[in-house]
Amino acid sequence: MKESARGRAAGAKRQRLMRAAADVVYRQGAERTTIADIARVADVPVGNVYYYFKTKDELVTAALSEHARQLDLLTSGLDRLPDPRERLKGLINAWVSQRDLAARYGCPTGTLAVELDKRDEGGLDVEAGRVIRLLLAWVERQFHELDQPEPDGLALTLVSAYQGMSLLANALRDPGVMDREGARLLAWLDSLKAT
Amino acid sequence: MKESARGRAAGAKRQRLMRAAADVVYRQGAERTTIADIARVADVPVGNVYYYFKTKDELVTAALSEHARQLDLLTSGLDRLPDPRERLKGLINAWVSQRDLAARYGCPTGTLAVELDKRDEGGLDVEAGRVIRLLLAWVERQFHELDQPEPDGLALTLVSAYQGMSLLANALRDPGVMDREGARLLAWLDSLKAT
DNA sequence: GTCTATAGGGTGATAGAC
DNA sequence: GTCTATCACCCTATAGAC
Repeated sequence: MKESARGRAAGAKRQRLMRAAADVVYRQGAERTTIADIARVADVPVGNVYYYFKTKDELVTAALSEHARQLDLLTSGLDRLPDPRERLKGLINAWVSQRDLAARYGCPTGTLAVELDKRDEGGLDVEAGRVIRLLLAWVERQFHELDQPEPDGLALTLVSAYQGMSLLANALRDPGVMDREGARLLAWLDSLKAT
Repeated sequence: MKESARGRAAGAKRQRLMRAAADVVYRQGAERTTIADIARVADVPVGNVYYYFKTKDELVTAALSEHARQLDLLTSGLDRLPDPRERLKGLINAWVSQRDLAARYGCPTGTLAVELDKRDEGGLDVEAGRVIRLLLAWVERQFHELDQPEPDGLALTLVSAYQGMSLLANALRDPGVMDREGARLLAWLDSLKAT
């Protein structure tokens, strides 16, 4: 039980570090975040971090998969709704409900992707793109079930709108942007004719 | 002539530093960019930079106003077109024509705003927001001239769409996103009924 | 497994010669 | 006004005690 814990539950400390990394990196950005910052929030001694993650980049990767996990949690819940259109509306409502966080820090995945895309080493940028692709794929599936033509194009438009409104809400420090654009997206969904 | 040069032309070296800052910060991000990086591109000795800019933050501010200048150049050109709708289409076409840069580095102002918004000191985040507000104001003016109801909401939607498509093109490393979403925006503009 | 101490490298900024 | 040399600091990562 002692040694199998690592593989299964990934260890309590390791998990605390992952969550702290996701949280602190989201608020401060990857570059400004130090190992010490994450260690403090996770309540783990600084030097001990390297027992669980060999490099800082591994911690950023961990933060990214933590966000992927959150996304999976959200979409799994929405999948219980019978109507694809209602699932998409649920997604939009979830975004709008995060308006205050978005106005202060933007979209967790989007802002991290922006930052990591400015590197040319390490390939962490690809990881960030992967999480966004997960979201795109789920959205596309809903449009497909709605028998919409070009579900991939519609998914691109919807996710793009989300990233845009998050960025503007953040840059203008105005949560109201999320409300206004969210409402517009809901109306847009309703305007798509059923088949 | 020797001493007045500083005030008028702002000095050749100072200008080279501003442009280098805008360029390097756009590609590497503000945090990863060192004074030495900028100095090298501007062809100015490292220690000499501090004669023109007392801190690194002042250089980032300079980069921001350089972007504001570029924006002003673009909109001033478009203002020569007689029809507001054509001006907006010109703006969108300008965005699409930058698709390869967008796919690699995103929108210059947007990505910088995302990064600076993760700070809580210095107030540089407000500066970044200001440049975006300039763009919003110009777009809103066009919708107003088109006698559209709620020109501010339409401006928010258009700029938001631009930021979103730039971010996705960047995260997916796919310039095609700019083409697809750009075409959609052009069609959307045409669908707005005249008055 | 856990933690402390510290090495090693790089960055922003300054002092002062020219 | 221009530039070189250098300081002081902070951060990642490691070595090794417990």
